[in-house]
Formats: sequence, C-alpha cells, structure tokens
Amino acid sequence: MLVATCSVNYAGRLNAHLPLATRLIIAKKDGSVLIHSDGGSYKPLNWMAPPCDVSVITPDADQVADGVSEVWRVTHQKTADMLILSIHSIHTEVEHDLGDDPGLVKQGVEADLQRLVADQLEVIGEGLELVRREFPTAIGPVDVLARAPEGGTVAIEIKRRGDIDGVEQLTRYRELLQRDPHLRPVRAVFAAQEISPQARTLAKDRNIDCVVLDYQALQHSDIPENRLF
Amino acid sequence: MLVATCSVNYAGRLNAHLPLATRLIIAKKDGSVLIHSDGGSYKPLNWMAPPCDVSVITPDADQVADGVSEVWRVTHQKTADMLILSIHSIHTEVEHDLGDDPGLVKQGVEADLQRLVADQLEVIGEGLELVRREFPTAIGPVDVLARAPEGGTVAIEIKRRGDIDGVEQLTRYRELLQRDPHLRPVRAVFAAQEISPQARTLAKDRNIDCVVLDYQALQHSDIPENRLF
DNA sequence: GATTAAATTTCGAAC
DNA sequence: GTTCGAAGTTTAATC
Repeated sequence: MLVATCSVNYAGRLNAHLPLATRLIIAKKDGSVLIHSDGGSYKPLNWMAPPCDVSVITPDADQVADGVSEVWRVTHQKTADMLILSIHSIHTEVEHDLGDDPGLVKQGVEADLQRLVADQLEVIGEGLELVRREFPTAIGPVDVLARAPEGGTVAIEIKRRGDIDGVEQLTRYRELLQRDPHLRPVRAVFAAQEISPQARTLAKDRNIDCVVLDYQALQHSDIPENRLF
Repeated sequence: MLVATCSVNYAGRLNAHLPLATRLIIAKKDGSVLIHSDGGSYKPLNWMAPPCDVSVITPDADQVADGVSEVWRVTHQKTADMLILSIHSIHTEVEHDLGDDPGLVKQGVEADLQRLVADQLEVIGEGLELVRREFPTAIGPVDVLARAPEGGTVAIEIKRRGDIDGVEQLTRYRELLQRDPHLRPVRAVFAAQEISPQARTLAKDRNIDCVVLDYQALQHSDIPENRLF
C-alpha cells in the first residue's frame, strides 16, 4: 500500500494510459493491484484482477532520464493482461498483513422484494391469490404467479430497477404461459422500485401493467403486528 | 487511510453487516469511504458513494464494553444511506493529500469495434456497402447499416459481449426498418467478440446471423500498410 | 466449469 | 439534469 507519483499503462481487453500524478496504490496478497485517485466512486482508475504476479524492474536509462525510480510489471496468471506501473517517487509506504475476511451479510435484495410482494399481493391488484413464487417454465422461473379473481392468471415480474429487458423477459413468460389452457388468459404485471420511462412505454405497448413498489411500506406492512391477517 | 480491526453496518438500498475483522479503510476527500479486505477484486466489501459526511462519535458504554474505541458515522448528503464503522483498534494510519487526477485515456472499446467493422464490412458478408454508422431510427441508432449486394439492407448490431438483450434490440430495429420501402428487405447480423449460447439460439430462431469478431485481427487489418485498398 | 442474472453496480454520453 | 447503454464491468447463483 503506497502513495506515489506514477504513470500507468494497461494492455489487455483494452489499452489504457494514466498520465503522471500522485495516486494511492494498493497491492493485495493475491497479486492484484488497485490504483485509486482521491475521488470517483469505489472503482479504481486502473487495476489488475487476481490472480497475478508482480515483479519490480529496474528502470532503463531512458526511464531514469524521465525520472522513473521503479517499475512494477503486473501480469495476469492466465490471460495476457498486463499493467506497467512507472513510479517516480514514493511519498508513503505501508505494509500490513490482514487475515481472511468473514465476509458480508446482506438482506433486502430482490428475493426479499419477491417475498414481500407474494405476501401482499394486494399491492399488485385486488383479489389475487398466490399460486407460487418462482413458478417454473421452460425458459426460466416466473417471479410470482397468481390466480386472478376474474379467472385466468397473472404473471408478475419483480425487479429493483425496472428496465426494458425486464419487460422483454416478462413478455416471453406471458407468451409461454398463454399456451397453457389451465392458466390462460394470462395478464402480466411489471413491478419494480423504479421503472425507466423506456420500460414503461414498452410495457404499455405490450399491454403489461406497471406497479411501482415502495420497499419501506412493504417492509413495514410485513411486520406481523401491523398486518390485518 | 487506515488499517483497523472493525465491524461495519450499512443501511440504505439494503442492509448489510460486516463482522469484526482487520481491514483496509480508505476515506477520500469527497467524504466517500471504501472498506477493503485483502482479496476479492476491486470492489470493496462495503462503501459509501460520494458525496457524504463523516463524523467521529465517542462510543457509548455498551460499545466500550464490546471493545469499540471509535465510531465513524458516514451519511450520504442526499439519500438516507448511512454506514456505521465500529473501530476496535487501529494498526496503521496514514494521511496524504493527492491532487486532482488527469484521468484515464482509453482505447479499444465498442466504438472502436464499430469503426473497425464499418471499415471492414467483408467480415460480415461479401459485397456489403456501408450506408452509415449509428443509423438513426425512432427507437435509437442502429450500430451499422449497410446495403446488400442482392438488394435491400443489412442492420448490424455490434457488442463486445453478445447477449440475449442485444438480439432483442436488433429484432426491434429490423422490425422498424422493415417498414421502410427504401430499405426492405432488411437482414440482421449480430456481431460480437463473444456470443452467449442463449443469444445464439434466440438469434437463429429470429433468423438473425451471428458473427464472432476477432478484435486483434480487425485491428491488424486496419493498419494502413496492411490494407489492400 | 460454464452460463445466467443481479448489482448499494459505476461511468459516460446523448438528449 | 435525466435517461440510457456500456463496462477491462464484478459477483453470486444455477446448471
């Protein structure tokens, strides 16, 4: 882990170059390297994905003339990816051995949304009765399938962000389910926390209803003492 | 920038928790925070996207009893996202002021592929003549449009990774172009460096040709002295 | 191991 | 500023 003034060249899936500047360089135990600036989000300016090897090279005469004091040659162990780090000066250098990480515990992603919607089908429409979540079809599972009070079924696709490809996916499901005499007629509902305008337009064109989900509200209603049943 | 033994809680678009372990913590000037382990790729275990504010809180009695020496409360300036970093012990601490970064110079992405294909339409099919790149339609631009020797046109969709949604996109374009008497009949070609089996199957079903592109070869052929014209 | 779908996606460009 | 597609996407689940 060091703070250094450096320039970087990467050749692999694309070619990229970072001009001379002061940056934070992190070398992990697996050989991977991250080069961060003091801005942007979590994505480094440049990096090498593990597993890879780092070798420190003595700069040649030209490089020394340019002010290079040290060159790191980082190569990927399987692909032909390579990163050359030309270090001009090191401002800070720190090394520390971290142990294995126990890893992240998550909750509240799409599976949660799906469970909440299945438990509270009234947010989709009145009188719906759950058939099942992850209803299997030949082209993949439908997120939620419900029986409609007027007869037939409702296929519900749930996303955190509702995008155009979600509408396409749902269209394919409906088309397939429509062929089953036990299920048809099949309505389709696209439910998401956000729905892009483009997706909304396509959904309308395909006669698919859109529902914007409020995760907070769903979660709140799901607390047992707040539920009416 | 510090190496510390800590546990982390995040509440925002989801809830997440990191058990006690030694990790690398990076605090950038814009208030953003990254928490890295000594493994994985460039994605941090946990993070806060800028802009945000960091305040250091004195731990309460319970926390002190648990061994917490310092608590960071990182809040996003616009959303309700919040991250709580409970520091038990600091192993290394370093601070350094980096200047602005001149940024990355890239070459060799989709735009390049598109240019190379437009210049070497023979990789798609014989006798094709370029109409134009980024041919505009009501639902977005077609990557490359060419005139076919047998009459009619060819719509070419170019991707680095050819996936099912690329085929859907191309299908919509062809459908639209087909309505134009000056263009029809319209053939569709899906060209990518890699094409997923699922995409290939769908393309076949839709009567769309698939072409796998070799970036190296295209680039090599594009060097002026290697070209035949 | 290959393939597919999701991501606290991030990033950049076009509108 | 919003929207939309691409990313050296990465990552996790599923076949």
